[in-house]
Amino acid sequence: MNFEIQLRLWYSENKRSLPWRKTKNPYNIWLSEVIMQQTRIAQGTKYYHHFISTYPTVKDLANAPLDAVLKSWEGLGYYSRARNLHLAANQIVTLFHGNFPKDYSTLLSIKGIGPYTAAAISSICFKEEIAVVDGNVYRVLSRIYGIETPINSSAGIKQFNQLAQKLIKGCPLPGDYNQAIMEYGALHCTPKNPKCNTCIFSSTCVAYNTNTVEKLPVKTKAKPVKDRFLSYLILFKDNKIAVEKRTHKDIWQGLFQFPLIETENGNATVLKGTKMAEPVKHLLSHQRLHITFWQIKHPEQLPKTTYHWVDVDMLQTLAFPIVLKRFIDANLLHL
DNA sequence: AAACCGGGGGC
DNA sequence: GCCCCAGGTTT
Repeated sequence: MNFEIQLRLWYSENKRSLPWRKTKNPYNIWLSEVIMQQTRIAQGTKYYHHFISTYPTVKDLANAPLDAVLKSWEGLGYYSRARNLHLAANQIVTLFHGNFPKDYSTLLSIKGIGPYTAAAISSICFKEEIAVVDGNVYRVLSRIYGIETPINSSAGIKQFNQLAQKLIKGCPLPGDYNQAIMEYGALHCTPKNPKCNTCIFSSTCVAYNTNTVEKLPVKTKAKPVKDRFLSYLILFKDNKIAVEKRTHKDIWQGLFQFPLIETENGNATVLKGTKMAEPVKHLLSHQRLHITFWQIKHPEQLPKTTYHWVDVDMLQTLAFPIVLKRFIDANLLHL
């Protein structure tokens, strides 16, 4: 029995019941795929439900204000996904009359839809024979075929895509196969402690038979994270609080924050204020943020004056980075 | 080709 | 502390 059929058979007996598996509506599938990019199912599922109920159609999403979409996305991370989601919804409404394109290459032209998501939508919703290559697929294929090419190198990306495309060729249900190989990676051929003793491919798996399962897939090291020191100014005037929107190309673009002073070493000695709460260390995948909060008594020393003054109650309707949302919930809601 | 972009969870 | 998670865009 060939690889593709074995996987689909396993999938039919072992797949999880996930909300987006109850439909082939491309809008639902698209939402689920974008939400789940670099995100665990357990974290993303509640966002999927929220988006489907808040924006039932692509037109609803397109017509919503970007700030509302970002608020819906609050806490999920990689906020460019939310900005692109909103952009894409408008693209689909204006360029395609609200109907999703059916083919891989047209899907690729939409903002935020890359090779993975285009393959997922076209195969699941429209039975196109395009293989998905996500983190699960890299892991499963690298082990079964014993491929040591780094998965985050150009050569590796090309090699795994070619292999995956060869394996899906002739598959009658490419959407099921794509989900099957990902599911196998998620449930069986896991990063740590894979279930090799009960694996349906153990007799032919190169990694298993050469005792290299734990070494695969190969991934070249990321560069070390950078430290950043952020001092947020908590400033009241007439019972309102100052906020600003992050607009530059940096982390958290489009989200709100309090007036910010960033320094090289954390010594924001220009501040004349009272430190609120203890310093917070907030970890991103590529940055280590050291955050302090200062209640400012004398606003005349502010670095600039283009802030928005909002009621404290208003804070809950704006999208903040999760570390600031936590500060708000803990310190500002009961004033 | 490499850098950049979040937050959470497993081990 | 390190790695990974239904990746994509920009430089």
